[in-house]
Amino acid sequence: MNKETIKVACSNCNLRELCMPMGLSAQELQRVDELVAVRRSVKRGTSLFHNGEKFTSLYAIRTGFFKTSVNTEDGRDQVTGFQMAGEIIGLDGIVNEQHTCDAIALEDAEVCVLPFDRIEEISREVNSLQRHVHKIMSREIVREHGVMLLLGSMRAEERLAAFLLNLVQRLQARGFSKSELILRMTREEIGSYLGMKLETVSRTFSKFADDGIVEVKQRHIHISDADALRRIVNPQICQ
Amino acid sequence: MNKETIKVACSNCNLRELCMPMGLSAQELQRVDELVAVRRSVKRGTSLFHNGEKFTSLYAIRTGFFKTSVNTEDGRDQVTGFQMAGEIIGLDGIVNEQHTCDAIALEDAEVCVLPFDRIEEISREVNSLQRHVHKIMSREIVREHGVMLLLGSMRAEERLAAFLLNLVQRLQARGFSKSELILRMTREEIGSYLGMKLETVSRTFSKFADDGIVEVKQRHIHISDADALRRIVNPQICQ
DNA sequence: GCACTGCATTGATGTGGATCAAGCAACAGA
DNA sequence: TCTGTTGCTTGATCCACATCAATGCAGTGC
Repeated sequence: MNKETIKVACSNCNLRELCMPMGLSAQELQRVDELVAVRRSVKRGTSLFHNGEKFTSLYAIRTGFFKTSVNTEDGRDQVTGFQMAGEIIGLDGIVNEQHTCDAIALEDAEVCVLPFDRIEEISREVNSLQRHVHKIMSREIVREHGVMLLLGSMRAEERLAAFLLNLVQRLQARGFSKSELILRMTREEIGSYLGMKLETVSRTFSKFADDGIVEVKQRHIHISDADALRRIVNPQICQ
Repeated sequence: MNKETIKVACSNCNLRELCMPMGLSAQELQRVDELVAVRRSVKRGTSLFHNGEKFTSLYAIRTGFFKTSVNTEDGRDQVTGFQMAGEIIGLDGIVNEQHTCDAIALEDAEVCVLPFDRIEEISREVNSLQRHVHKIMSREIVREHGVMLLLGSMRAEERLAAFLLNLVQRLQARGFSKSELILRMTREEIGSYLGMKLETVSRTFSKFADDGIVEVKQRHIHISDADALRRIVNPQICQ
């Protein structure tokens, strides 16, 4: 809950191309710089926001890694996503002006706080920001369609393969290796996201390792055969 | 694909309170009336839009009932939602300017076509419309969180119970009975949405009927004991 | 060094729902 | 009225994954 008050600007942020629209004029960029109120650092294991909390802002992740999860009154828990640098979280809170899920940092993290009324105000003036906000929300809807497909119609191996491919693809877009990754979440959290038990996650990792598709050392994953993963997800297409 | 060119106005539409923001001034209402380009009627079994089609507009359902579904190249298919009068569909298309799912009418339907650039233009001027658009998208994100919870952590009976409760609740909000409903979709479509096979859907209906919770005659459903359904969804809470 | 804790792996066994298969009800068209 | 078609129900069997349980291993604090 540590709030820092470093005043910062998007205009010279190296993650700008992930968070912000492209091709802004100097004048527009100046307006957009007013979006970020402050930065806030979130320690590993603590929450950025939680279910029931009043919604005021969206958050752009600068560093670190989050999970979001919904939980029912009767103790069920479902991880709805894992978010990394450059991604926006908090969209769930807009509709009822309060958050409906928890966002927990899986490693020490830093976020830019974007007060939502300021987003609305500036996006009335800067058309490309308006369009950008709409796209971010639409992208989240489409992502969730993909998760529904995964949960509704894939088997355990397909789910884990799709999960790994999605993770490395996003990491690669951020300049990391396309074959090497460190999982920031536990087997149980992966299982919750993928609708399977932690034992099944572990067994499936072991199966992939036996088949020479990945090397697994705890949370260190090396993907030796990405095509094999693609074939698992898409049996027909990739022969 | 029958396009009609009846010019219509939101201001005297009886579904306004479902589609549109509340508390508009006369002047704002006039602006909002410009949102609807035309109405379009969609015959049962035909598509309003389909995967890959260029995105231009959102659609407000006036009458009828739709399903949306995503499909992979290798023939998998997942129903992502069922939509009824007053609901907005097409949000998936914004991010890449093309639709990523199919919308199929499950009965003869009529929709209002809302060109998206016009939505953006008017929502720059009418703040409550801007806020409304954001809320609609956020609501869809939250709904999908609920579906993920259902698909990831509920068992067959819980899924069907949650599905029925959700349907009647939405129908009731539209002035229909809270205990009587006619399903517009097949067992297979319900199964696809809920991540189970049509036989399991059928068996679960039969189980509910045996337990005296519902009466089932094909697609005619009478809910005799809604509390029992709630207990099934929420074992802990409802004793 | 050792004890403790949290996470991961692996084996044995159980089960919810899938699959396979048959028959039946509703409906549209001739 | 008959007849083909589509969707629904129900039974028998199977299997993917859950569950239960034990062990291992890395990190942390004493």
